[in-house]
Parts: sequence; structure tokens; C-alpha cells
Amino acid sequence: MSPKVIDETTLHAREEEIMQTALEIISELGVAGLTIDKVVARLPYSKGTIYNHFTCKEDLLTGLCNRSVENVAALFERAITYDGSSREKMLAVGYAYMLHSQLNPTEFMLVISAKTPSVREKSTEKRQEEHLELENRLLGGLLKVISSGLASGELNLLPHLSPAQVAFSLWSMSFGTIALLHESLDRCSVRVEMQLERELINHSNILLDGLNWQPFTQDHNWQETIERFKKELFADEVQQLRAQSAPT
Amino acid sequence: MSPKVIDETTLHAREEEIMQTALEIISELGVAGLTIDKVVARLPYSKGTIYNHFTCKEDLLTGLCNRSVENVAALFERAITYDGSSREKMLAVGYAYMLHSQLNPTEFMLVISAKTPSVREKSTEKRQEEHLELENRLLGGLLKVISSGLASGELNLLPHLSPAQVAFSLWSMSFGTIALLHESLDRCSVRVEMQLERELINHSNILLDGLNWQPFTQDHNWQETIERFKKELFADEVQQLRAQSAPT
DNA sequence: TTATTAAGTGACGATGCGTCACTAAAAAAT
DNA sequence: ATTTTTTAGTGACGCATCGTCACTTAATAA
Repeated sequence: MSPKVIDETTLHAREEEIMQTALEIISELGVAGLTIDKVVARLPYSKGTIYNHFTCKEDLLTGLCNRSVENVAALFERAITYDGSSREKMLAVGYAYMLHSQLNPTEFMLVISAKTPSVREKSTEKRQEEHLELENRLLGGLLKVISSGLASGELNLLPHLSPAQVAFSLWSMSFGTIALLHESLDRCSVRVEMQLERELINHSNILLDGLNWQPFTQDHNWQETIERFKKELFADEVQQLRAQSAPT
Repeated sequence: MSPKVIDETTLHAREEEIMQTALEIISELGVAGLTIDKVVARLPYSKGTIYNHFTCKEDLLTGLCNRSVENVAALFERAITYDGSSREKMLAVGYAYMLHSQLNPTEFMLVISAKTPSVREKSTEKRQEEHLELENRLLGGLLKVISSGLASGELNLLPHLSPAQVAFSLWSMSFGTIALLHESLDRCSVRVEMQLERELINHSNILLDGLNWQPFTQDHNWQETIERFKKELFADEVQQLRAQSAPT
């Protein structure tokens, strides 16, 4: 059964297989329901083999988290190709983040879980570094748009505000909005009235206005821009989302 | 040892005692390190008694979370007593939130953990309702300030934006900023350059400008306002924070 | 004094984690 | 062709933790 040396490709494929199975378990039973024994039960590998890939449950979680961030980064990179103003591109990135969180609710929650110290501390050094690299890739996308906004004069940087700070403000706003309106978190009385897409666009517009990034909210038809996002950038994702909420 | 009927006050006191012990364990060992057995070991009560108060570990976590939200609410209520403009009061609330997160990092993380479905699902109905009530109390404070801003004309509500939406935008922005810059989360290369107090004030100002809430950032000395917060509202808390970071 | 009943106890079965002594089989050495 | 080496893979095991439940304790009622 076991050759002396295993193919690098096979190794990676199996790692993927393990993560996929873990993700399915989490979707069904929640993060707390994830058990190495359950993963083993669903796969033709033994516990020892699983532990050859991941040092512990937490390491597996971080692996899943990274896989998710990788997908987000790819979406961001698509978002910034939007044919429009720099502010529209910025909005596209936020919209991409939201789409991702809706299409992969389990994975979005995972990113929060994986940042928890108890999870992080136990993860491999290697996987933690990988995580930082991925986050930088995310921010790289944002910084590109900010530079182009500055270059075109559409964004007038406020005094004492660096491009990194602008990127961070958009990130944290999007993160907070999505996290608090996330379907798997509970809803308080205010939250039930809130709809993720609408609020995220609102918050983005408020923030971008406050950042002095033109065209301002009242000077542009943003609903039209969103429609174009749906058609030109994220047709597949929007389709999937419809399929997800409509059926049965 | 055991009377037939136990005093309501004693009961509550013991509940507090259990939560306090749990919090200490979490501070030392992280959320994952919390174990009912460890709680039992540190207290003169048996496991069965603990389980008379909390149905499971998760219920205990939610209890801790609620205790924390209660403290935040009290801080908020103090914040809105600030003698100044409505925008200053709004900033005071955000500042209070931040202070709380710095003074009680463990508890701030707990609120995130406790919102996780795996924790929430297992908690008592009673404690979940309690949680919703507490969150409403939080938002109540924000809504009060928003009304006064509207009444005084300092806040000009943008079209299609309700007071609740304004409150939510501030909440989610603060939450996102604090969560991403939280000391117990890991830092990516951008995050290391970011300082919580400075960024939170920046983000608040950007958002409040974008919301069209006067006086605008450039028309007021906000640093001075912050200094007054520290002296007039949160002298104790600032003192504690200094004591916490300085010693050793 | 006895009966009742709420409060408290801790041993126990069940589950999950991560390890390690062992097996299997490919490649290398003879 | 046979033996040796080496690496991948296995799963039973020891340990920790969870939540339960049959039982004890002691205050109140009868």
C-alpha cells in the first residue's frame, strides 16, 4: 500500500481532501463538532496519516482558514479589474468580500475562529506565516486601488492619513459589518432589520465620502454600479447565491 | 452543609463566584483552556453544583459574555453624559468601547467566542434572551445620542438612512476596528503599524464626516475632546490602563 | 422523632485527542 | 534474487474532559 516516497502532487491532493472533509463536517456540525476521529471515519486514511499532514486540530483549522483567504484574494484581484473609477473599484472589493462571506458562511466564521489565540498558538509556524502572506496579498489589492485613486486625483488623502490607514479603515469597516450581520451569528432586534448588502454599500459610501474620495455618493448612481458588478465581475457568484437561497 | 432552601442572594453570589473563577482560568489559559473540572478544582463546590447553575461549559461562556456586555452598557451610559456636542458624545461612546476592550481583553474576545454558533446553540434560552436585552440596552444609548443630534440639527440624516442604520454603522465600524487590532489576535504587517486609539478616532471621524455630522473633523480640536474624555469621563479607566501597561 | 425534599457530591461511561510501537512495501545494497 | 534500509501508514492505548445520575446530607414539615 505504501511506497517509500510519495508524490508531492498526491500529498497535496490528499491534504486538500482532508480539508474538504473537515469543512463538510464543520458545515454540518459547527466548528465545535469537528473531530479528528470524524475526519478519519469519513476518509480511507488512518489517524496517523492525518497527523502527518496536520499537527493537531487547530493546525487543520488554520489550513482551512488559509484556503479561504486564498479564495478571497482571488476575488479581490478580480474586483480591481473593474472598468470604472477608483472609488468604484474600492466598492467592488468590499462587494467581493461580502459575496464571499455569503457564499461561504462556514469559512467566513472559520477565519474568526482561526484568529483566536487558542487556535493560533497551536498551529504550525509554517501555516501561520502562510496566513500573514495571504493577508498581505489581500491588502496589496486594496493599496493598488488607493494608489490609482491618489494618482488620478479622485482621492485626496486627508492630513495625517497614510494609504495603509485608508486600506485598514475599509477593511475593518467591511469586516465589522459582515461579522455582525453574519447569518450564523445571532440577531438582536436591530440586526433583524439590517440587510447585509444594503448596509455594506451604505457603510462603504459613508466611509468613502468621509475619506474624501470622489465621486461622492450623491454624484453617482451607485445602484447602477452594483448592477454592473453583478453582471461584469461576479456573474457566477451571484448565480450561485441565487441558486443557494432559492431552491427547495 | 446543605440547607433545604438556599437564599436567592447566596445563589447569585455563587454564580458570580463561578464566573469570576472561570474568567481567571480563561485569562491564564485561554478560552480553550477553560474546563469545568478546573473550575471545580478552584472552588469549594462540586461538579454537580456547578451544573446546577450552568447547563454546560457554553452556557457558562454566555454568562460571562453577558456580564461583560453589562459593563460595556454601564460605560456607554456614562459616556453619553459628556458635556458637549452630540458628535462628541458619539465619539465618547466609541472611546468607551475601546477602553473596555483594552481593560478587559479576555472579555472582549469572549463576546466574539460566545457569538459563535457552536457556543450559542448550547446555551440556555434564558441566557440568550438576556444577551439580546443587553445588546438593546447598548444600542439604546447610541440611539439617544442620534436623536439629540437630529434635534439640535448637528446631524443631517442622509436620505434613506434611519437612525438605527446610523447606530449600526458606528457599532460595526468600532467593532471591526477593535476586533482586528485586538492584542490577542495576530498582527499582519499592516496591523503592526496601527495603534488602536489613533485608528479608532480616525475611523470615527471619517465615518461621522461621511454621515454629515457636525462639527466636521477640521472644524474642531478633537484631540482636546479626547483629553477631556480622559479627565472627565474615564479618569479611573485611564488610570487602570496606565497601571496595567507600565508595571514590572 | 420521623418523613420529605431540595441541595450537593463525585464516581462513571462516553467521547476525543495525540502518540507510538508496529506493519507494509518500495528502493537500495549485496 | 535476496537482504537491508527507509519511509508511509495503522490503530490501540493512555490521558483528559464532559455531563450524568444514583446517592448522601441536612433543613424544614409533619
